[in-house]
Amino acid sequence: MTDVAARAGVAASTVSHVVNGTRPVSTELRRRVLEAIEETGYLPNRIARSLVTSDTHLIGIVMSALTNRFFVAVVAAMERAGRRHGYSSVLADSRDSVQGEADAVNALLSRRVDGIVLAPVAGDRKPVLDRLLSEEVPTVLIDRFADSRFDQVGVENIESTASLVEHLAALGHSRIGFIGGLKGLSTTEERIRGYRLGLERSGLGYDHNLVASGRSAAAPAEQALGLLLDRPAPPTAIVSGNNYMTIGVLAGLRKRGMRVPDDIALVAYDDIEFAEVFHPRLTAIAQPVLQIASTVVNLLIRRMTGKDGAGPPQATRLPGTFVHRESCGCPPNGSAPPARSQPRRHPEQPPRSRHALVAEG
Amino acid sequence: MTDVAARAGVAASTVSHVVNGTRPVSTELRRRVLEAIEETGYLPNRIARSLVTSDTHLIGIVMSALTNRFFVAVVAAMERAGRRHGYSSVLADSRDSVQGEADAVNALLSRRVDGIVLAPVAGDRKPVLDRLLSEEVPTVLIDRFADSRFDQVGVENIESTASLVEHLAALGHSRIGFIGGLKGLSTTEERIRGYRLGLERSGLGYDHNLVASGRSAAAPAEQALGLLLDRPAPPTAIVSGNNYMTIGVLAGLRKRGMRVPDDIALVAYDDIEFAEVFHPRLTAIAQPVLQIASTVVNLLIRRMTGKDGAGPPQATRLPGTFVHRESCGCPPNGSAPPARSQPRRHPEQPPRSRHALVAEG
DNA sequence: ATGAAAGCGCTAACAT
DNA sequence: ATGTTAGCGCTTTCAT
Repeated sequence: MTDVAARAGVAASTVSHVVNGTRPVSTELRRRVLEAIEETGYLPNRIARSLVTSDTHLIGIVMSALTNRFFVAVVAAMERAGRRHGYSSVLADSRDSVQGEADAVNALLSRRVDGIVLAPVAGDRKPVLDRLLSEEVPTVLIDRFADSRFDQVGVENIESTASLVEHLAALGHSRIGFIGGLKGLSTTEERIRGYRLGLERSGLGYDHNLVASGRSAAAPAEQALGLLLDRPAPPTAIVSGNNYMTIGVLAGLRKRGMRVPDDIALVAYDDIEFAEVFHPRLTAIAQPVLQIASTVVNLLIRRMTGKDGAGPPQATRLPGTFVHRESCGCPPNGSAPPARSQPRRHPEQPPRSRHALVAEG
Repeated sequence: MTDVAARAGVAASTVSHVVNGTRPVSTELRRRVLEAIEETGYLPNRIARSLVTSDTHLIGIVMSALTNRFFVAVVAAMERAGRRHGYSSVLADSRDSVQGEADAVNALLSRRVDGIVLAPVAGDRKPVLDRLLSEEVPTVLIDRFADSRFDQVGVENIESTASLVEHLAALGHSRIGFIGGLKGLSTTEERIRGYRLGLERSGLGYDHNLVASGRSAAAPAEQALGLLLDRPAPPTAIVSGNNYMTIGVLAGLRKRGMRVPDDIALVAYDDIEFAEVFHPRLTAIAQPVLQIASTVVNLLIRRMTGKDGAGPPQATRLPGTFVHRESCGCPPNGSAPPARSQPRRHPEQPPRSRHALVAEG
């Protein structure tokens, strides 16, 4: 920058002002400065800038597992939304442990990120959250609702899970099994509540023999499925609690030679990227990934810039979409499922591409 | 930091030295400093640190599409590998355009990242690459080989694609179709060369009527498939050039009511996360994601730290893994495919989990 | 409209 | 073994 100033024959502060447009500069000087910048290939040093302005235009993203499609989609969407506003994204994997989460947060804090997006791990997250609060760095919690002192954004779980159950019940199923997620996650608990709600609304009783924990992962879900199927009165339909568990369920059913939906019906929470090519195609609740991402980023930016800023923390639950296909037992172009609180759409009217199926591998 | 120094009754430089262990400090003073740090909850400001040391311990990652499973897996693995060495990762999506790539690189440069990992877009990347070179920031190119002035890491494409073709040929197929990727990507070109090599080795001639471009995405791949199937002499087996195109092929086959592998055999480049639950399960080349990631990070760190540093740029091509399942037409526990240059393994001996199927959605 | 100078929070000589 | 001091490359008063 000193170099540029010298070449243009102006003071450093003038260079700064033409770069940032922070005060009027005569056309002549501006021209000379711009020229000098061009010649030298000068690129402002944001580190130095940050030191004085004490903002970094950095958003820290702490996720438990970047291998998870849902989180990845959210990260990708946030990165884009953020960059439109001049923010870059720093990634930190919490490795699904309380310690890893604390490390990740500290790393971000010491880099002085302007804001943090955090998908809290299961476990005692109080210390980290307290820390975040005392450091006063704007933070929004994503996916899992963990602490009402923070802004939180996630999918609406109860009604949508209920709608899955009600759909199966309307199809005549009375023994509907449920494969739930990891204990201690709000998503898990809410989806179970949705399951019970759906049963209730359908006039069906709750039977704990029809519920097992798939611990949010494929392999345990496969085991959980085995448990349910080996009951004296096994379920005739299954509700899977998330994308990975659906994989486990599918694998388990295949090994047992059971066909969906002839031998057993299957519906799931989370749409799967490849759901369209499964045979039969999966009836599922799709999460509003893009909306979650943009809600998070907008909220965060409001908090960071202080504009409209304060206000009490808010929890936003975005509705999922009931994607009606055939794994529930309905015919390929069958009638719409029994209407209820969920917005419905049939895949024949192509989805506003939730997954951009593009590019190279 | 001044606060900490005051509380501990020492000079700021002493605080710095206990924090960084950069010079011996008496146990007494160290104790007092540590105590003061504890009391104040002091967190070193890496921004200020970076300004003087002129390193940020930041790695910039420029990817064309974070929605792509393969890239995501690599990013996740790099993030972990990097953080083990004290580096954080800044993400930048090039939005698959030359302009987007340039913007992304500039953003990273202006943040003074210590190194960059770049998956070059298709198109004229020369300007960006020249820029990178002149800025002298250590850079490694990933996946697509674009410029030999840089370190490059990717999968070996030719031999592995050839092995796919040879396998089909050995099964008796003589009309083997190929759905290729986007023009201008080295992966696309190499896989086509592999296809031709496989044909040649199998004593089969090249017929351009059996080759079509799926432009690296699902929808165009589905069209490309249609093209091939409508030929007077359609292929009896298909080789798909990447994961997304496989989705398109699968979708296309389903719409035509063609069954794999009875009506047509299918093998693919890129293993798919859910390949195990497809019916039939997909025979594919799996990319060595973890190895690619750790190779990239190690290389980058060597260049950044200057240790062992200089040396000419090197191109590393890591071998893929032939994952033999049933979509090729082999029986579920069939014999191994005809051996050739590729390492083989049968899924029955469980893979060193390429995809951690864990966590929550 | 422009320049001079102070200072952001650190590290690294340079002293002692 | 510890303290003092001079910057790192910017932004931002405060003068002019």
